[in-house]
Amino acid sequence: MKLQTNMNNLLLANIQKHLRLEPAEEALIMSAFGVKKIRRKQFFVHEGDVSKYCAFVLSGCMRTYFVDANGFEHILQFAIEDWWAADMMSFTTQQPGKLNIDALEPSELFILSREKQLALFDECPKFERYFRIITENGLISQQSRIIENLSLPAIDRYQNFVNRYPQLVQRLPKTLIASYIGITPEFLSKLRKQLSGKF
Amino acid sequence: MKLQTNMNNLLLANIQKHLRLEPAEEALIMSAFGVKKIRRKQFFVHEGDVSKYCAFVLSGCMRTYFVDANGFEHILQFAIEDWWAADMMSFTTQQPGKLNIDALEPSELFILSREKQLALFDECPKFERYFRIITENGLISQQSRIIENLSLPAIDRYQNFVNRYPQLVQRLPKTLIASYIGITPEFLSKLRKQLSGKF
DNA sequence: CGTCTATTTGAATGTACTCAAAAGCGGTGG
DNA sequence: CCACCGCTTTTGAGTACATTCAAATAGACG
Repeated sequence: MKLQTNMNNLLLANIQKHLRLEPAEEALIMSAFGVKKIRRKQFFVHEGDVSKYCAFVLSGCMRTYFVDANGFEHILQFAIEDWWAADMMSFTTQQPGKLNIDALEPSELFILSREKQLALFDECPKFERYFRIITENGLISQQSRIIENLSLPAIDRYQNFVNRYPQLVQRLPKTLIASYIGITPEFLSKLRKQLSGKF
Repeated sequence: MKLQTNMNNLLLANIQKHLRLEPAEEALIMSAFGVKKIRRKQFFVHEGDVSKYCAFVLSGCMRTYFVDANGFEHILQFAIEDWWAADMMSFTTQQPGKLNIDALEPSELFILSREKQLALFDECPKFERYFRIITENGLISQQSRIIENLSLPAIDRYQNFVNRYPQLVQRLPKTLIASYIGITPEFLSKLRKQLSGKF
């Protein structure tokens, strides 16, 4: 099966937001990826396993989460089309991970093994640059999230989420958003009532 | 003033934990850095400013924090010797930042401008690889912190902090540790009492 | 229409915060 | 060596934010 190698290709388009690629580089990069279709509720990564692959989401929606000692799920990240999803710890160290990644909607992924990723870093410095940049951006957004969690009450965290990811608010059940911002679904419901009250 | 270029150099030693450098590369890298001494309580980065520099700590201890709307400080990171300190958002985007970085102890820094960093990425791919790797590691540790904040009560977060950074617990006032784990100093004091109670 | 899941409601509880004040601790000067 | 100052840590009472648990209600889908 031949992969797209032009600008219809969401991944190459994403990379070219950050730097310019030669056609040969595009082909080299794409040859390292595989395609994976995944049904709703299916797992891409299971806790305890070593994450052999990271994934770039072409369509659908994936969710990365942690299950705590009491069985509660805490969502670390949603990934819709044009986003990356991975258990970074397990993927970079190739140690067993603590995170789960599953599909909230039927999804289509470009997947890349750690092995091929490292080879590609050697063969194509621009690809390593791309990862340096998206990792920087990821770090920055995680830092904002830590700051928000430390400094804002739940109601403000919810409003920020709504402002930042309006698409997700429509698309996802509220209970998942509650899990992302770190509160119970019941409490989120109460907050939403408050908000609707003071139009 | 000539900089050290051998393994007595903490920065080069740090880089060589991740990859091997040629002598020429070592010299090239070191030539991009400046040295800065900073007194206790002095600022390295002020909120509202553009972070021209990031810093590698040679000695002392720096603290990166955010001041919220009510004037409370929330510590994002401590950086002792052999750690990096930066307002990543401001440094990478060269936009005004929201973070402050000051010295908790008199400190000595290697500083690197964004300009020289980007030039060095072009001239020396290994240096970009080094940053790709430490950024990956940074991202991973921020993710663990988010998960902890979402899933653990304050007392467990404190115990994890003590286990993970025993040096810092001795070295820093408890009130700063409270700020890092996201609680008030008064409440931390109560938790510590609990812990000492059940020897 | 019935079933499954998501959302809302309410009462009781717990975790962490606020504010005020006291106690401890380290350094400095007399 | 003691007294005092500034800063950190502790204590306690009252309060607020968020959770738990149980149950009712609403929505989506076959």
